[in-house]
Amino acid sequence: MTEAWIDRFPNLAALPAEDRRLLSARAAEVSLPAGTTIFAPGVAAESFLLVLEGTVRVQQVSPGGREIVLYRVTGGETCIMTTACLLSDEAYSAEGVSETQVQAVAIPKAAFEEAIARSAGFRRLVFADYSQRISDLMHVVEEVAFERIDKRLAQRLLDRASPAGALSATHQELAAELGTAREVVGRQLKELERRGWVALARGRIELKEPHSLKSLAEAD
Amino acid sequence: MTEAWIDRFPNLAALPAEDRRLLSARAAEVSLPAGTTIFAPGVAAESFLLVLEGTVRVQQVSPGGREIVLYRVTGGETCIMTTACLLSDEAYSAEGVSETQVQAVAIPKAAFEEAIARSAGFRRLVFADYSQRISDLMHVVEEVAFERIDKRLAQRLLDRASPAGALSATHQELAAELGTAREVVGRQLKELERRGWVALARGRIELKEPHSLKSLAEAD
DNA sequence: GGATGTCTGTGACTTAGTCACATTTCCGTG
DNA sequence: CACGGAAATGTGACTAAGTCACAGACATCC
Repeated sequence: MTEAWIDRFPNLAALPAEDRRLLSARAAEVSLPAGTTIFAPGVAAESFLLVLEGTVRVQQVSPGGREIVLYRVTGGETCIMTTACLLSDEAYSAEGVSETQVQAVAIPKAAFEEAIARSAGFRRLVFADYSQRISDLMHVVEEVAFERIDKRLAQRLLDRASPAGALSATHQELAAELGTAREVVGRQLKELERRGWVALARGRIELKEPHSLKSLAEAD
Repeated sequence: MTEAWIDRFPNLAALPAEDRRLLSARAAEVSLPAGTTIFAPGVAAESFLLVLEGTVRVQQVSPGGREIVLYRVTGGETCIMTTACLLSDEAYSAEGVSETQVQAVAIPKAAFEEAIARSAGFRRLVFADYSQRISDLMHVVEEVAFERIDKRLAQRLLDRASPAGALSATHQELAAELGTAREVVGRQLKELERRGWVALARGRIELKEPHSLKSLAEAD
């Protein structure tokens, strides 16, 4: 394949030509439809994955069927769950699902290890991603342990809304984002609607007063 | 300093003599008293830290003053928070405190990066630790989001009890472990005492029926 | 237009967290 | 030994969040 994708990543674009060749020579570009399960508990990954386009949602599923979104991997980021599976034999209880069509670059384990060994820039890329994910996970812990559900919901609504100020999501989906129950999301949304801050329709939410939501989301 | 500490870590003991010399030549053994704050938000680390003896508690503190323990670093493990600070410039909101006297090896940033570049064994050590911590953090998320507080408390009591089946801890300390409030811990402990599963004294808890606690901790 | 599946609404209830104090226990000092 | 203060624990009343068991409401596909 070509080296074109390398230029999309600042850390990689700066690599010496030799390292860039090493990577591109053995990488395979893959395309996944939306809704594909990319990894799941019990299924070991066999390639390092670099997302070019689209987003992958990484979430945890409880025995009781509840879910919580841990973080999302978007263009230019790597999937550390697969990385971690490659580097240690740690088995994770999270699963990764493509939310959109995803274009990604898969690098086989051997080439990945060689790149790690030889390229400082590649190491930076991988380590930066690990750090980012640890930061993401700590943020989730902080939210779940310490923040009120109305505040968290307001934050998600703002995060996930289109520029026009609306989003398509069911209460169930929002509950899975936050790691709570559908009924709780329903009641919180209704309270927001009562205040005139949102307008609700089946599978759709319009933000009427984003600045009010923002101040709720940023309250102490 | 000598290379003696290297033998304590399987991944390092297996290194070629050359790599071992690289590490030991530039490492400094440090000793920290119990209760030392090793890192905290806003304080950047300047050395890679490898714990030889003792434990470091890594916890998150909420604006409202509540705390939750994320994980502990014990002998043979590295402190990825300092690692992450060295490798990317991510600032974390967690803090690390020595729970006991801690013997550790500090490796300056430059030597650390050289070791990462040159030694596959050292890379394995560092990556394995990252993976372990991500696994720890995901476990915390799972517990906080999905598990009942009585179950989590029972688990902690078992984890932290001495072989003789007792532990020294205040309700406040246990609450900080779990990320909940002192009163909640007090009430839960009293319920356990009512059932005859524990005996309570000021700053001390004896486990009277560890198998009952265990079945509570392992309940669905 | 009815059947079907998804989505949403609701009330009653349990569990967890908050707040504002009251008590108890420990321990050093006069 | 009595006293005083700090730390630890106890308590009740309240609010927030999650659970359970349903009942409707809406979409769409024959």
